[in-house]
Amino acid sequence: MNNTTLKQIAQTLGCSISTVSRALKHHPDISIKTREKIIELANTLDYEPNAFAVHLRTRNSKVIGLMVPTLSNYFYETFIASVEEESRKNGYALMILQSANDPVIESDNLKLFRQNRVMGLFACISAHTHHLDGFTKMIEQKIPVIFFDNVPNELSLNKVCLADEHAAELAANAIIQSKRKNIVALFGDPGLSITQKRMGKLNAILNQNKESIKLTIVHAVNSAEAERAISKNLSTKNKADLIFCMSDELLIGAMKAIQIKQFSIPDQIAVIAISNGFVPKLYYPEITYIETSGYKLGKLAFTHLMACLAGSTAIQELTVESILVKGGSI
Amino acid sequence: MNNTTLKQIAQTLGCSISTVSRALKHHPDISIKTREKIIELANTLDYEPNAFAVHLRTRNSKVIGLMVPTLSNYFYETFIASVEEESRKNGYALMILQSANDPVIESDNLKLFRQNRVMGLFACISAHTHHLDGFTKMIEQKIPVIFFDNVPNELSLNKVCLADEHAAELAANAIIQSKRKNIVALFGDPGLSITQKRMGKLNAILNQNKESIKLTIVHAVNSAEAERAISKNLSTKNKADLIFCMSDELLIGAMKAIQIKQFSIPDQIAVIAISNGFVPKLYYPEITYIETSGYKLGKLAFTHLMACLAGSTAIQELTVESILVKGGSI
DNA sequence: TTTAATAACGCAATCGTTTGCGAAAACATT
DNA sequence: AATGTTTTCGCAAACGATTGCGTTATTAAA
Repeated sequence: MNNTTLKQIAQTLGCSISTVSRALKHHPDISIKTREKIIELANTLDYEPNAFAVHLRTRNSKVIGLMVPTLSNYFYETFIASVEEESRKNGYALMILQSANDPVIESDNLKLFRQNRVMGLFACISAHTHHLDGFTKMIEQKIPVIFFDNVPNELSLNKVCLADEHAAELAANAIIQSKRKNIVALFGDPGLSITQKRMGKLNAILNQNKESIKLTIVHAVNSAEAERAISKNLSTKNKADLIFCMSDELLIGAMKAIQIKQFSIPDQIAVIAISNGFVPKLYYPEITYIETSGYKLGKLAFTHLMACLAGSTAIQELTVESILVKGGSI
Repeated sequence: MNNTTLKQIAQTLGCSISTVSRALKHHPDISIKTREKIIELANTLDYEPNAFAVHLRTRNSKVIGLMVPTLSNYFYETFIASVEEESRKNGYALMILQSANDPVIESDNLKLFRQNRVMGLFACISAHTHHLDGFTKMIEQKIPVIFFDNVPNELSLNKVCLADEHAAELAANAIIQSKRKNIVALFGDPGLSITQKRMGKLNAILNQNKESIKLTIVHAVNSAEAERAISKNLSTKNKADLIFCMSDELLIGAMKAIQIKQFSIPDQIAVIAISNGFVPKLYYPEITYIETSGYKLGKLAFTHLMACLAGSTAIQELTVESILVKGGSI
């Protein structure tokens, strides 16, 4: 690798390492003359500080960890893209690991994060994570952990979430406005916090509605299951006239079933989803959806982490508001 | 942070740091008795080696860099997911940066990679990268760079690519078999190596075809442009009867136009694309596509990098084969 | 009993920086 | 001229691990 070091610069210039170090960061103790000499040589030699040495000495790794169940997911990608952008701007490096929804891999990953002395961590826990030992251990070691999207139920943790209840509320209102009465609502894994929150709110609002709405709740953990469920429903005589999907993945499955049955949207069946915005725009008419921006969530999460690193100890649960994006599907 | 160190273990046990260090890695010089004592204490103290200290001393960072134009892209996602998987299995950490297709950010990123002493780099260059100085500097410093997907034209670089020509050939053959005669082919930025390769081959095969195929080539750099182009074409009286898209992004635009015009697939118009496989399966009928697996490409790239790190100096340009995945769109 | 061999461990240098503190040199003040 | 200030720099100790080599015990061989 043959990287130039402070020592080399010092030797060729006949001064001390500390002088070189200080000169390169414009320390007032160093005279302008020597400073310029040093900087010039450093430039021609392509000097790059060895991050490991710096971090070892300063105990400031400038590395942030990020863990998601999987990287192949449009929502996480936008979240990560957003966080990466901010990290780079602020001089942090991102270390990204995926848990594959496996608690074992998850805790292995936490060990890797600790070994690499990350200064903070963004974590979206897997659907099957029940004990948070690894996470709490980090928090005890003063490494702030910002949970995002699917977060633990435990109190007194830093969380940034989509405004799940609010999103469900927007969806519910749109459903009520549509006057449709036979609703099928697709939800994901019942163990997920986002499932619980979204389902609870939607259920509450639609059930308290004076007019008689028939709400059927179906759980599906992937597109295929969603497709099967909707396909089955659409074959019955008492079929739904509106389908709600709590996520893009379920929307994909539902749309597949609808397309195969050749039902026209929104005449024969209306569709509304909670989504990141990519999938709904693929169809025509575009699907009406409640936007849940991974991008905004990423910005929020980063700001929150920076605050923690700056010393803020207030535990907070923050949310980004949702908005209704009208398509033509309802 | 309060992390336990070798020194702390050594002091509480009354032995030397080197003994602790050796015991923890089962060095034969250390007796079994002391070794076990040390390992036990290390476990109860949650000892984790400080990666920075280790890397500084061993000059082996165990960090791999990865740069893509953007993270919000299904193809890159699968590539990254694949590389991350292998990295983790092999004890490497991944440092991921996006260039936003901006050569300036690109070279800033390279500096970050150098500062963090990455041992190797996966890079998909931006569409506007013309001088490779930063990259060649790394290569000179014995840091292997594996270019992937959109790669420089320069020879003697390590590259892993989709079998672009082969993919185009498969598409061309499928087009010929379809008997359609009025083809519109959508291609991306003419500056991209993948555009050139795919276009060249498709053009060559279709033009040498004895039967008279009318091939219209259109460049579009995003979905919106693709939609506009196809929409315009479908409004003419001499409209296309088959549309080829070289990427998912263009496919999305084309499909939007087709859906809006309410043309039925494949009766009124056939569609075929080169794709990673996610988007084509959203529609019904599913779009026939030539699969370009980011996942496989990632595996190949990783293997290639490992070979380079192991000392292989052979410059290679590797490709992953494509396959035709039949949908109902042609 | 002496010598040689081996097992088990510690010393100390090293990786490349950062930084508190002291020292010499230059300058300013009486 | 003597003293006090500043400016400008170097020394040396960290940060936490690795490792060649030397040093003791311990055991085996002669």
